[in-house]
Parts: sequence; C-alpha cells; structure tokens
Amino acid sequence: MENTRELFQIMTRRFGLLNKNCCSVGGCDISLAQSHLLYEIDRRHNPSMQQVAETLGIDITTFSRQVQSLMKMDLVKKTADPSDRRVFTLSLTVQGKFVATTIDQQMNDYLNEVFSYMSEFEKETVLRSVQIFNDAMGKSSRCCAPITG
Amino acid sequence: MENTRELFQIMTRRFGLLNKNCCSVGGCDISLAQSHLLYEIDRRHNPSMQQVAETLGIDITTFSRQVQSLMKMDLVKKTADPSDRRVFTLSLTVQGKFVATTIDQQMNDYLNEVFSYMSEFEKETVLRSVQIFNDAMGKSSRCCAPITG
DNA sequence: GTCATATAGTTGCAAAGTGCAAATATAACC
DNA sequence: GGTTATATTTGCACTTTGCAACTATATGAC
Repeated sequence: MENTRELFQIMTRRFGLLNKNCCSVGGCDISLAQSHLLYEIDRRHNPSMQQVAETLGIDITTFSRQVQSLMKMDLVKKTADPSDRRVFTLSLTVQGKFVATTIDQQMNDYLNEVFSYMSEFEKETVLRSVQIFNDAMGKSSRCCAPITG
Repeated sequence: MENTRELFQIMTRRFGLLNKNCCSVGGCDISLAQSHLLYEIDRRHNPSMQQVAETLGIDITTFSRQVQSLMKMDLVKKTADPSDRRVFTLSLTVQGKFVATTIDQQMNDYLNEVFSYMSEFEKETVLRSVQIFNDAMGKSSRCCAPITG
C-alpha cells in the first residue's frame, strides 16, 4: 500500500504542472503566481489585498508588487474602499476576466479529459472525495486551516 | 455544483501550503523547492539529474544549482555513473535521508489528522479516489502525462 | 579511426521574485 | 488629542530563474 502523502504529493505536483502549462492565453503570458492571483480575485467579490495575500500564503509586500505588475498588464484593477480608506479592493479588468476565464476553461478541459479515463461512477466518487477532503482540511486545527475557500 | 477545477485548485493550494510549512527539521530550514527535490530523490533509486528535473518540471540549469546548494548543506550526494560518464546519479546523505523522512512523517501526521474528521469509509474512498485520479492523469495524452510517478 | 551530431551537466548574465525593516496613511480606542 | 493598530507601499539586499553559451562524453555514419 502506498504512502498516503505520496498519493497527494504526486497529485498536487501534476496539477501544479498543469497550472503552469495553462499560463498562456492568446499573446498574453503570465507567471504561475500571477495565474493564482487572477484565480483568487476572480472567485471572490472585491477582496482586499490582505485577504487575497493571506489566502494564497504570500507575503503582503510581495503580493503588493505582484498586483502592481498585473495592473501594468491591465488585468487587475485596484479600487479604494470608501468605508476604510486604508483598504484597496481588487477586481479583474475585462481583459483580466477574459484571461482568468480562458485559463479556467483550459483547466476544466484537461480535467474532463482525465475523467474520460474513468467510469461515470468513479468520476462522481472522485469529485465527492475531493470535496470531503477539502471540508476535512478546513476543519483541521493545524497549519492550513485558516485559509478560506 | 462547484466547478471541477475549483475543487482541485483549492485542494492543491492547501496541500502546497502544508508542504511549505513542513520545511523545517530541527535546526535545518529548507525551501519548498528543496523539499520537493529531497522527496523525489528519496523515492527513486539513484535517479539522474535529468530525470529528477524533468519529473519536477524544473529547468535543468535551475535544478543543477539547487542540487549544488543541497550538496553544500550535506543533504544530497552526486555520484558519477560509471556506464555513462556524462551522467550523475543523485542520492541522499544520511542527514538528507533524515530530513526527508522527518518531513514525510510531518506530512503524514497532518494528513492523519485531516482523516480523523472523516469516517473510515470516507477515508478509504478518498484514498482510492486519489489513486484512481492519479492513474487517469497518467493515461492522459495532454500536458502532465509524461511525468513519471 | 574521425567527423558530425546528440546528450548530460555547468556557468555567465540579466531579469524577476522574495522578505524584512521602515515608511505612509488611515482608523479606532481611550 | 494622543497612543496604538491596521492596510499598503517602498528601499534594499538576497535568492531564484531561464536563456545562451560552454565543457565533456557518447553515438552513429562513413
């Protein structure tokens, strides 16, 4: 029987490689870190810088600069929060939304191909399992617990 | 119903954060990249530099330097392959083996805690699902297919 | 043999990414 | 009004990265 960590290590490595391979949209090449930013900004509703940085486990100063470069590429927008002027909320530009959506599409296409090698029952089981696992990770008191999502 | 990619994205993100948190063994702090190297060298039998770099999806020049720094830390050993003198095979030193084993232990401890939030049946299902998913990824013709393991 | 070509690995260099400490700006509490 | 806390940015030094070019060895054609 394989080691438990091994199973997850291999899976996440492969998924990470996939993520890396999906960083090219049209003429626009972005880094893996930038892809993660776009993903997280896309799935939330106007999150603050702090929130996203913490969720991704990135130092806030590094994050600040990553946002700057994505703004230069016109993929991300920063808006001052009127209720607390220390805070900036993040959102995607039209182009940023397009890039994020395209990446999401590519990833889902690939995942669908992977699922095509399983029976429908297996597919359902796998999806449910990942959900169960994510829920359990969320309950854990140890390192990764506070991360939302 | 949640997006398929979302499920995997969240899971791998959390697992990645866990990996990052498990990079400290005794007085020895290593980077996440170094942890991945140790892991992969540990689970293979005297792999060559090329093999490991390709498996991890790292540029060979970057990899070469990572190996150099792990050698300086006395965690990894490079041995000239007598049958092909262009090739160097990698292995862990006693201390490297200790670090890799300790990290593995920490990761498995954490995973066991996560599994404690599930029933035994759910746990079995999740483990089997990850195995099924890894097998299916291995069958895929797309990006991550050639990666061994 | 030896010449051309392929492969394994290293190094130079310039660019990008990183985190800590310190700064700015605003909020919140008393 | 003054102290303390929070959100974000910048300075700086260090590390990491990948491409191009290099060395060294192997392999195949002839």
